Amino acid sequence: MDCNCVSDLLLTPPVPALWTPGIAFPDWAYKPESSPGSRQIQLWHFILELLQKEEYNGVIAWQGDYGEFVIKDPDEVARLWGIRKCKPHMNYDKLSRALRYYYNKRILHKTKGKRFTYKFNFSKVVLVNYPLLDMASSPFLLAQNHFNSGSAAPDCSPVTPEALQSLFPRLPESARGGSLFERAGGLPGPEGDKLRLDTFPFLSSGAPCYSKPPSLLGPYPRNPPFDYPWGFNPYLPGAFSLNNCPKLPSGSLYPSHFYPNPLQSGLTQLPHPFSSLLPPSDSGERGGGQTGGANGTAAGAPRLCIPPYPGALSLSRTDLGNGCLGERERGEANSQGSGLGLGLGLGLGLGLGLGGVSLGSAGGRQSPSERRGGLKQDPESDSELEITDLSDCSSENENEADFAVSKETRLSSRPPIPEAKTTVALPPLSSLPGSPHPLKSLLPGTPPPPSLPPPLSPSLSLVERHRETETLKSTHS
DNA sequence: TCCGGAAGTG
DNA sequence: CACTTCCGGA
Repeated sequence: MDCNCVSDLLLTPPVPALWTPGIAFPDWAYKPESSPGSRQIQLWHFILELLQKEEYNGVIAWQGDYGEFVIKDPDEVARLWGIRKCKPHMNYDKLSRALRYYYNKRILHKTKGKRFTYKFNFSKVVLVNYPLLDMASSPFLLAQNHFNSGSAAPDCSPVTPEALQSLFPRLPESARGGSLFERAGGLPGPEGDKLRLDTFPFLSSGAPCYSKPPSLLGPYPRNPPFDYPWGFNPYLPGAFSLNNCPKLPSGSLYPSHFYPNPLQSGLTQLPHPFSSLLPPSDSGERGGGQTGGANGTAAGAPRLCIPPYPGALSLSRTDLGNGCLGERERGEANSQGSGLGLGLGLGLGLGLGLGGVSLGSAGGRQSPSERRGGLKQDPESDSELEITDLSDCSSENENEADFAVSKETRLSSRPPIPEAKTTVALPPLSSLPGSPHPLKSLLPGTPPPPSLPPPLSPSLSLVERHRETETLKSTHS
């Protein structure tokens, strides 16, 4: 109690965190803990959160190479982390130790020579979180990676039509019932199916038909604390499968029962609640539906934006403190209705499989000035990121009221929350033609498929297309 | 600064 | 398991 660890009791919304303004990731992205209410955010996740919040740009920000970020204010980051974890005595030394702990996990690595500079290994995120992608079939994912020495990716099966369909449970009828695919020779397997890309604008980059659901965050089997508005419940059998792809027993839900991804669904097809999270079209705020319809809880009309390139996340204005934030912190973060942080998954996933898809304002509006950054050819381009858990909301308590004080003082120095209507903070990339594209390391050594468009420009068009789809969808419904 | 071992925690 | 804490070493 000493520590303002509010924990789920206070923070858990009546609906899945997925579309809760203050929470960045979908509820299913949170690893279950022994105690029901205990969810611990992971440091990398937290870092990502900070990274996407403009208001923390002065503290930590993307900089340099893709996935590279600089902790501009180590103490502050540590402090924030400490707040989140209810560890008042957290400091950069400890934080950095935790960061180092990620080295082995290949989630992060240090950018040598650059002070306080680390780099995310996004591709691993993708790999791990896209268990259903047939790595062996995807030219995009066969690339060597410095971590696994080019070993083939996880033995995941390709996305099957069934999978995709279940992945998009809310697709218009016209897009379902097999229309998503054009069955070739009646072959049931992936080999016999051709995904109708036109149905998935974000998938039609010309890339191979194999793709993974754009979810970065894998679902965790866990009893659903809520009902999913759109009828999809990731916790239900057949809903999802995380990380178990490789070992799915025969007869398991996979692949015939692919696991729909609420994230994807919401962003691409579902009218809500995600649609309400999508950034307003350039033409303006999407009228009215700010609550995302019936289940809309995203009252603040949070925006979800998919970054211009894989790995880019966009939690837009999410609340960084889900567990232990002090009132101040919380209010600050929530005051204007924050966005959901689902962009990461989408960005990564789409980008990975499609050469980059971006949605939302992030896709087209990032000012060039934000996209600069020291270009540097990282010799050890990343590869896998073993993200196995996305949790949040520390339930720890630990007492200590220390930081309440320091926070108070420091907060004042923090940049005021800007209009920040959006997005952000992604590693500079869209504007870095010379910068190694994140996908690069994932792509085969040989030139990408001719159909694969340049890494960046397509993103925009896809964004647009996505928007159109979105718009149509909303109109439709 | 940064690193990584080691022990401890929940 | 994912850190946290402490620490000696470079």
